[in-house]
Amino acid sequence: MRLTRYFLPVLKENPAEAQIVSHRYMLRAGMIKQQAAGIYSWLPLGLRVLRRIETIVNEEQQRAGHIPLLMPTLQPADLWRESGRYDDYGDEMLRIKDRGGRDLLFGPTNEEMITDIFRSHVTSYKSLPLTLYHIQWKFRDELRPRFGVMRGREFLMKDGYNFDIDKDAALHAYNRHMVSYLRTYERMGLTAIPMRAASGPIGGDNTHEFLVLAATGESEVFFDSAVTELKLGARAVDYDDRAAVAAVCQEFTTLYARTDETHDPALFDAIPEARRKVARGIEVGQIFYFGTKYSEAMGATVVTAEGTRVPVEMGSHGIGVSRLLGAIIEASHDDKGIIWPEGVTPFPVGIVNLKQGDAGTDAACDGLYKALQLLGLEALYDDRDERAGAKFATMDLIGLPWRITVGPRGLANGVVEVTSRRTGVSEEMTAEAAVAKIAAIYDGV
RNA sequence: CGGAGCGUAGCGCAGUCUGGUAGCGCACCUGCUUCGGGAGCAGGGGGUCGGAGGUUCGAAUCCUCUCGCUCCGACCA
Repeated sequence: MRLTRYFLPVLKENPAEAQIVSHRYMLRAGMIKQQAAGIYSWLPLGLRVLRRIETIVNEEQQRAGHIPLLMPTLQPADLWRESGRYDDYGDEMLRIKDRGGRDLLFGPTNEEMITDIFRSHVTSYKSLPLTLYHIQWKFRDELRPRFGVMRGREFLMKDGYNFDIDKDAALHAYNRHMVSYLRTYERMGLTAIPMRAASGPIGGDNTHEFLVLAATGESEVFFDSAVTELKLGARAVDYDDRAAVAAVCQEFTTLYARTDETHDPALFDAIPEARRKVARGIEVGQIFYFGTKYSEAMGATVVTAEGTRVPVEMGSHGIGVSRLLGAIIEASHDDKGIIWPEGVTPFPVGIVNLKQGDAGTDAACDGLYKALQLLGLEALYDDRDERAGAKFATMDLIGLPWRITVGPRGLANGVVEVTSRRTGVSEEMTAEAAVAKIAAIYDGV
């Protein structure tokens, strides 16, 4: 993408309403525009990152055997009356009437609707296990939206629901989600720690939240610092192997890690003092096992091998997709701007032409751009007639992890410069070598 | 929902106390010079001050109502 043909409304100054760094940088980098309290338009750069995150979530869910579908944003109230939550949910639920006076609501979550789909079509244990998910906009009419996309009223969430024949199978689904989530967050360059949590209005006993450590996090967290060293890495986990999946969960949940909701000072004090950490965290996901709460209320049953009819065992699992943008920025930035991890960056690399209009640099930039494009890497080429400083400042702000700088001085020696946004380290090399280096970095990302 | 604050040009702000018909920086447009870390000079365009009502000869400024936004708290992916 050539910057002169793109839509990237960057701001030089900090918008007054933005209090935390991710909100400030998302506004300044032209990623979002607020339309109302807690409601945002996603501008082209923000949308690219959002789609990258969605892609990773989709890939990891499908790798775990979970099946995508798409449910509507508007739901009939009657489904929620069946579960009893129409009255329980309170003012956070946005309620709407259609022209016929029928009660609708903008879905804050989808347990009722997915259960309705399930009971309409599944009647036998032979159809199980089944896990369905979607990535869809939710609306929760928060008392106090804040921090940009971190606590919006409208937000994009991946929510998944497992249906299993018995509790053991449902707990395997729970564990499978935990492992898939660990992999998902790692691909985004995040360390998200599963922590024992309280269940809230969804209900159920087994639940973990995934927390990204950040000073601006909304939750106070208590943990053994050794948990931050745990990495799933590239290891292969067979999602159908209950023992193998459970072993990974065991590894990641044995060390003490809890939010303030479930914090136990006695257990905490048993950790060696040097490893005892109190910090703040951003919740980027949560998994629940809740058994037959919804299936019983809504008559979602299956016939077993023995011919009896039993309510199906369920759980639900969520990832805050739009919130992740904020969480990633909180975890990865400096005083110049965002530093995107390669996994979610809106463009893999930026090209800065230091002397726009110079035949040599223009040709070299065009060549780099096309060579990268042939390898499936779409660079953001800053072809504006701006001075070097302005171009560097823009690139630093929007946070592309790699930058290729092309100037007459380097070209005279046959080289361009490749710079890491994270480390600031620059290396000079030929244009061909620069393309090869970028391609190697993104191989497999 | 309790407490606090703010709405003046695309963005950041001054002007409001002490009414006299709107200003600065950035951005934008034109020209010249500049050109490896947000350039300089000159010229130019853009707002009737969130909205409604009131007081007054006169309201961004005073009064009333209203809408919106932000922050702290309680609640939350």
